[in-house]
Amino acid sequence: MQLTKKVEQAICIIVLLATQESSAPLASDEISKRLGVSPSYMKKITRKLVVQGIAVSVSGNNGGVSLAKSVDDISMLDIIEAMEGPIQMYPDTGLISLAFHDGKYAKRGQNILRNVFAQGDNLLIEYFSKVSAGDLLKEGFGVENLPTLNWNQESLSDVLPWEQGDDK
Amino acid sequence: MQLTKKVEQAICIIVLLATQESSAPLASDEISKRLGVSPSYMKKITRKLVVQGIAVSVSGNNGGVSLAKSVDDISMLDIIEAMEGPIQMYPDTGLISLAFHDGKYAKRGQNILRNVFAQGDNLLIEYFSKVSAGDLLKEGFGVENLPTLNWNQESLSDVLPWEQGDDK
DNA sequence: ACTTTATGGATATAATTTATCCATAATGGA
DNA sequence: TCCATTATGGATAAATTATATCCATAAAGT
Repeated sequence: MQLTKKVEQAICIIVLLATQESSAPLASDEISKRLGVSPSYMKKITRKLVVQGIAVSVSGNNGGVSLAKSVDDISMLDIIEAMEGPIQMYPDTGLISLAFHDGKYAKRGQNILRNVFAQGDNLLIEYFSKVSAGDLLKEGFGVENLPTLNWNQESLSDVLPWEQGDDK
Repeated sequence: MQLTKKVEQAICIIVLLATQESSAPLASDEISKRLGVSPSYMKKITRKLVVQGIAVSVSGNNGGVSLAKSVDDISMLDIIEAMEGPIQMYPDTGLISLAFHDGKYAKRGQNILRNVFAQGDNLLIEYFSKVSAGDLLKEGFGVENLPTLNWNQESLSDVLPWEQGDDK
């Protein structure tokens, strides 16, 4: 019942893209350095964001990835589903049919369980669809208008001098 | 974001124990046959139920496993947590600290995310804690008082002749 | 004592996640 | 047009986790 690491990686990518100067796409190779994975792997991840419709990409010189829409229109659900596909908790390997020889009660039981877990899915879907990346970012930065910079060249503390990290 | 197969296996075990004649513990070896896994593996699973307080076990001749309490007091949450431990969706590998060099905003972001996912956890915890095995079983069998039999020897259709499986 | 059953440690197997490499396509600039 | 840069997609490797088994031992009843 754990989300994969990909979700955490995707969240970091969203933060980078959300604070990226709107004009310039961010090269996935830059993101890969920052998250400590190979460029090729990072491209797999960003690709998922593109397929989901969260990001857009352009090839070539000065190409890269940028957000396809406002952070206010990107939900946690979008991000999770981009990485993991639809939320479905129940494994449903058909064990009940095996154990109870596919009788009447086996089928009823299976349906009941599917329903119980689908309701669990729906709780998460409803909740995460209402949590927007925009809200979290604004909360995190403590401002209404997110700072922007060019992550292809700079780092956050260039723009936010009160940042207390080891960023240079 | 999927529950493991163990949860499905545990559910089947609960069904067996819930319909087991109260006097006789059910041998885990019998359960293992029914669920198509090795006796030793099944003992690992039943052990988790015992540790969680859902079941009790006795060694020796005519020993086995039985429910520690009424099915009405066993929740889906109990079963899930018996198999998987506490519900915690967020992987939290510390990637944000790595990506943003552990600055002020990294820490804030991490806390915000932990909180967001913890709320998701809580939705599931609340929901599944209110779904009782008893309710599901009664719904499944369509009766208020569950049929009982000795799974050490018999099968369900001995007791429920309208069962439509290939059980003998 | 003997049989039956659970417990616990070590280990094997399978599946999934995480990640990389490489060949190719797209894009823009010199 | 050629070159450098960047994304795409297929194949595959490495790491982790889930699933499962074996075996030695302990507990309990007959």
